[in-house]
Amino acid sequence: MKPIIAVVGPTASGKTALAVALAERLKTEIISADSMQVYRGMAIGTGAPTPEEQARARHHFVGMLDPFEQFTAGTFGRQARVAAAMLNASGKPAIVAGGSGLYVRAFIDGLFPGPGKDESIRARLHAEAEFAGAAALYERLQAVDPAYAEIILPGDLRRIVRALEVFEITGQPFSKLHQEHREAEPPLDALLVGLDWPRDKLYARIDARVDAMLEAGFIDEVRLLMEQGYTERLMQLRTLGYREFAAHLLGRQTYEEARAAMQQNTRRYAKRQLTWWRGDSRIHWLPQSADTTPEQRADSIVALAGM
RNA sequence: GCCGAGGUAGCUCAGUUGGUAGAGCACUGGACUGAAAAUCCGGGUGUCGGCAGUUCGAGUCUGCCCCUUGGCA
Repeated sequence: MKPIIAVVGPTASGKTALAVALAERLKTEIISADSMQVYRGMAIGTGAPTPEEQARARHHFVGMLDPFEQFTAGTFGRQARVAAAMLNASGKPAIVAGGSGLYVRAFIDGLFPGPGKDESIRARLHAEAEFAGAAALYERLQAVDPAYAEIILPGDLRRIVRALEVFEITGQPFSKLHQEHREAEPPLDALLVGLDWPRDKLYARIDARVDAMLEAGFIDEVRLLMEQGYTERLMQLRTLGYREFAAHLLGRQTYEEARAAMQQNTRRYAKRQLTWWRGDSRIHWLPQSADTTPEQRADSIVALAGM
């Protein structure tokens, strides 16, 4: 029996409903690996588990932070491992469900024990990039960590800054720390299950889910966040849906434009999620269709896990 | 009905003096270890409305037809 069952898949693939059904069967709790559902006041637009779903199974890492607070994959990975260990200690498996690939990886594989982010270093490096161009920073990365420079692309400023930040703090190349961690620390023992929909069915589910969010009062949710002063935060996060409807509420686009953009950007996000997981050979992909229920899916996974 | 404008990629359009077509968006493939619903990179997918004519060669010139659209009736 596996101590961890991780349910992954693109947005709108039914991870939450499946996780709840699984948790009920196994009498355990759910660890949400979702970088946006951790925030309060964003339940509708992030498709967070409903109060009813949370009553059926306890969810960790949902609605626990103010949108102004910073959260990172590293923090999540550490805290989630603690939560899973506590469940395992009382004889329960941990159900992990989430769409944030990096969060799932931080949990299962762990991140190297290097430094977290340093806002002042990042601000300085971004200012440098503004002044001298991203290419100048990329050249510096080539000098201090040629192996990593080879992996990322010269235009990927975010990763260039991160790697230089790690080098400044530790004096070690990013790729070396990464490599050492992989060799030193094995991944957690987990059953990885992927929800696999035909592309057209998945896109139809995404479009329908956006409309369901709008009917559930998504615009009011965005308006309330803006009234509370989170406008820039929402725009800075560029969070799916919130960005589009914040722009709508600011008069920059019509309702229909915002709705269409939210659906399109969500479809693109789903595509990126699929790319992330397609390369992971540990995942058992379960073909999905509309005529199976979350309960039936949960039963087949319980069987797969040998529990 | 008459006059004008236009039919080229899924959409909006570009296309010199005739040399079998290309931009943006859409779509799609990929990368990715502390901002990750973020960030970055690659890929042109086509009866050029139809049929004939001129020509070595037609998206391009000519004729007829079909369709869309604006104006006048």
